[in-house]
Amino acid sequence: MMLIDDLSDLVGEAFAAVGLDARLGKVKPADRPDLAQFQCNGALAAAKIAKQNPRALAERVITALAGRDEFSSLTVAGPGFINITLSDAYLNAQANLLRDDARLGGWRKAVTEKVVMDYGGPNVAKPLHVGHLRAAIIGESLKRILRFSGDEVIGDVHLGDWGLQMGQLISELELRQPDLPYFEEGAEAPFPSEPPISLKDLEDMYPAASAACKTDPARADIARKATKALQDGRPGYRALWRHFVNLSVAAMKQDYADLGVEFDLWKGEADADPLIPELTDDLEKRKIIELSDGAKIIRVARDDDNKEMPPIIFVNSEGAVGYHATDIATIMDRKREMSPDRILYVVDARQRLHFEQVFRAVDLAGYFDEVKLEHLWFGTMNGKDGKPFKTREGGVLKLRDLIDLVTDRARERLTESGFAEGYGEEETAAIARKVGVAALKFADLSNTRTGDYIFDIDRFTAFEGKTGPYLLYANVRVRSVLAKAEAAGAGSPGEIMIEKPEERDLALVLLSFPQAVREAHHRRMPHILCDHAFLLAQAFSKFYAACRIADEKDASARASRLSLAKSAGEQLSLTLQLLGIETPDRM
RNA sequence: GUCCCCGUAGCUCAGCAGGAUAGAGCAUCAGAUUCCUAAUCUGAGGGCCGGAGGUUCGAAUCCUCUCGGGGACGCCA
Repeated sequence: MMLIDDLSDLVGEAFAAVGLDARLGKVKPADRPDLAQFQCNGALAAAKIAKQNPRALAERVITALAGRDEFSSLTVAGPGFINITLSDAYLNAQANLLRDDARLGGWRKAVTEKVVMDYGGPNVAKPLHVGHLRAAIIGESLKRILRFSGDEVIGDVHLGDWGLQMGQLISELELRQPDLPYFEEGAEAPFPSEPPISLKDLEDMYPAASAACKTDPARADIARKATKALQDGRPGYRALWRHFVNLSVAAMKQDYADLGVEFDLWKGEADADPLIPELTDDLEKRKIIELSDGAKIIRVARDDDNKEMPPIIFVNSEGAVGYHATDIATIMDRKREMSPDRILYVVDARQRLHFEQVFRAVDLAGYFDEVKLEHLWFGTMNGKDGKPFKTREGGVLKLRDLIDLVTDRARERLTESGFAEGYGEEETAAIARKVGVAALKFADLSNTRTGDYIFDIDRFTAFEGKTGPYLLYANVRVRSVLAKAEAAGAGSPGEIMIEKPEERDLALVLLSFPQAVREAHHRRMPHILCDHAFLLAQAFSKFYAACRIADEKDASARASRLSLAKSAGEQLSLTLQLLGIETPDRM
């Protein structure tokens, strides 16, 4: 069910009936809600094509629709807009259909796909920080939107566990503790099953190693050689690497869980490594790889390029592979393991060139259709100064510290507003976490995916207006009023019969849900659903302020309003779920 | 140097396969609570849509140029 499409079909038929292209009958919500509910601008376009007066054409279309009981008003306005207002009878019928639909009208794709989504990309040994926030929450939401729309989606965290950083870490530990068995020349398994260091040691080593390699070329060379040795399968290095990965993954899982982000697969760059030799072989045999300055490269520039397109360094002069090669191999791995129709990458905008190169190379080699590979890039999260976000001390804020921060602020707000009084410590803590994380996620998701945005902790944790907590609050009010109605024996939700303007407005918002889902899916833009959630919560709040529900005296009006409230609550919960936002039952 | 993203109300952002009077939220000011959670609701003020040209009956939206902010450009990921 899709109200906007049904209306477009009706108006399209009228266009066809007067000899115009039916596709011109496209209906959209009115820009002027004071004049009508919907509008069609097709007569203007038709006039241009047919070289006729647009108002006259619009009048003919209206005449063709005369007598239809879907509409209460059809008028021509301005240069030739067709303004459309629905009859309450039709609106009631549509609202009742939605009420009885398990998906609350939710859109479903006609042709579904198997999709692999890559929206993690955390690095081993590096704690998750705010930079990982957007990938995780945008990716989680898109995964849910695609699934709801019918696609089969497999989410992969795609760990950064195979680059030079691993060589840096191994060589760092070797410098610190050269006597460990892992470093003995020619050492063979078995190695100790317990890791030689703690997670904290590991997280300390990373920045130290990275900084040392940046300033000291000799140190960088050692790291490169260690990387090569690891990739060549030196047993001691492999065993150590496994420890690093295990330590890191355990911590990551907790952080992602706190954010409400789940992955189906915990694979990493290393999983694609076994495919590299045959891949290299194949590419060499087919002359896709060439040698340049001791490195194996793939030229991906095209004749019609309007920009510089550097080649891919597939294997560097040291013989080690970088992330271009692992990304290509990962596509091969996914193709063999899962045969997806499409692969989506939710990764920072700064990687645009990288993905363009990788997609071109894969297309060049015929491994995967370029148009089925999408880099869903997102903008940088900046501080109030417009520069990449830093803590007051100038460091990178860890994700777990951020979650604690918003949870604490939510807790303060709950307390000072008298919410969650007498709920008990455990429930209050759970509510505070949900409210804090909802504030964080909604603030991020409601920005257009592709733009940068300002991370302002004060605005995040202010709970008025277009915020996550406002949505949660609206949601608990629905639940509360329905619970009160049930406790008071107010009867069951019944047939929706619109009486007041606030009820009509709420019904119209409810009926706009399918197109919000469809557009969010098509454009891979969660903020469209954020807008819908906010419009819905707002329409419910206005309805709630204007109409009695549980204690309405007229039984049929009460039953109708209970249905409207119930549908609004269910659709709001569903929308929040699609955004990856958890909802408390009460607060 | 080349290419990409961004510039809309005091602040943070929507709107950009062209259409009527450019919308929200915050902030400011004025109101609403004997009644279902006031983190709510009602109303007001606030804009040469960075600037200049062009296409069009019509441009925040499309094209060109320009100014300002950010980013990416062969052996890091």
